[in-house]
Amino acid sequence: MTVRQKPRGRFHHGDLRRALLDAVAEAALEHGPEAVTLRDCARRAGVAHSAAAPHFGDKRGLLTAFATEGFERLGAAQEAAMATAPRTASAQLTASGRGYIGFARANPAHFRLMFREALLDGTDPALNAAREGAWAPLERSLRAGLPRLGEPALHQRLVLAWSAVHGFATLESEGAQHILHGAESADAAAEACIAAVVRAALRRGD
Amino acid sequence: MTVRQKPRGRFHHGDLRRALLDAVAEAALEHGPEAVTLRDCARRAGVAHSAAAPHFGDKRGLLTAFATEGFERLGAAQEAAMATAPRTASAQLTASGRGYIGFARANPAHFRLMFREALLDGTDPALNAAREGAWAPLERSLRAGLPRLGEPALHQRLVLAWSAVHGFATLESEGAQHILHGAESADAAAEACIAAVVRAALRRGD
DNA sequence: TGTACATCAGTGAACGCGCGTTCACTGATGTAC
DNA sequence: TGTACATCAGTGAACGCGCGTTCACTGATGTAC
Repeated sequence: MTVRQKPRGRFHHGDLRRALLDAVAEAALEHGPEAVTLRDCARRAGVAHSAAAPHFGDKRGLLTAFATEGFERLGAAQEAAMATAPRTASAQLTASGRGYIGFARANPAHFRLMFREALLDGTDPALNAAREGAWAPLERSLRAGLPRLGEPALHQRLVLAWSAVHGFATLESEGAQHILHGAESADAAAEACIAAVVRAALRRGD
Repeated sequence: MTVRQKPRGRFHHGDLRRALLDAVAEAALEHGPEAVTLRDCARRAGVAHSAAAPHFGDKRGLLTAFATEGFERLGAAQEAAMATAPRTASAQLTASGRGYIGFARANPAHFRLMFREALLDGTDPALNAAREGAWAPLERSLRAGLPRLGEPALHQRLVLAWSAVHGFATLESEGAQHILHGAESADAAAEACIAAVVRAALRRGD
């Protein structure tokens, strides 16, 4: 049997797909997600501007692939944080929140672009699967912590937790840091917010 | 003394400034905030594409004026809801949240564009004043409800409430409605989220 | 009341630009025999 | 091992388009006398 593996040598470029996705991140960070252009990304990847088409189809395809990767990483960030946290409900939920906000901070370009529906192909199955996957950890940790809560009430807790964590991450990422953080550090603000959310989401009753 | 009033007759257009701002809302709603173009707005207002310059300077000026109006209305929506609510702390805070989410629902184009920093002139004094004004009602109602809470703790409550309400409004506005609402109606989901936030934000202790 | 003038909102042609997409091509890599 | 061929990633020129901005202008409105 022949040894089959992806061409790894200096084929032509090596891994243009990867380079283009990285270029999207760079461009989105510098000029905002909506100002990303195919030609600029190709320029950053050091490649002719027509070279992206075979990999991604068109511009929307490139951005959709980029967002898909973002949702996958968002899910993975939460999973990773939860894996190293104690198995208690509040520790798990806290870890999930930290993973979410941590991802948004570490990957601002991804985070912003992921929620620009107008730029993406909403019918892309990979995108939708990744999106569902990104929201699963929060739900799973909440569900585990509230095994006796009825479905509607549980859903309400989920909406609360998700709204607060996503809202914090969004406000921080869209230029409202100064107000959000006030006198305290960014980390302290995030920790306080997460703690309050966890307490509210896991509280008994209802 | 001469009766001085704004020219109200069929001057040339009547109120082109107003018409252009309305056109921005229309265009942003149809194609997303980033796809708004000066030429398209002029087209919608039934005017030459160069007619916007004298009123707004350039494209950024038009969008900044639009966002400014949005923040003013966001503040007003909260004030209006609070004015007709009972004077208790929780009723006031609830009203503020309803006003915020209600504004986002009723004015999706405004709401989205207001948080696209890249499209706006962040140094515009009117924009910044309106923005501050939009966030004041929430803070005021929270502060009134927790007169004895220390400043840092109060700030944390504010961040929590603001994050959750803004997060809900954002997720709803950016295409995650189906997940956010689950089995219940949009109104029920919003009410449940607001109720949980109010409870968490006003809780005793700490 | 009538006339001459100033104002100024809106016009429309022109500009240069960067965009996304298409397509015939090149030339390096890998394969068959 | 050597040669002929197939594959296919990336090239570069060309396309048509809509964009934001500038600017000399028009012509209706309002004002001075």
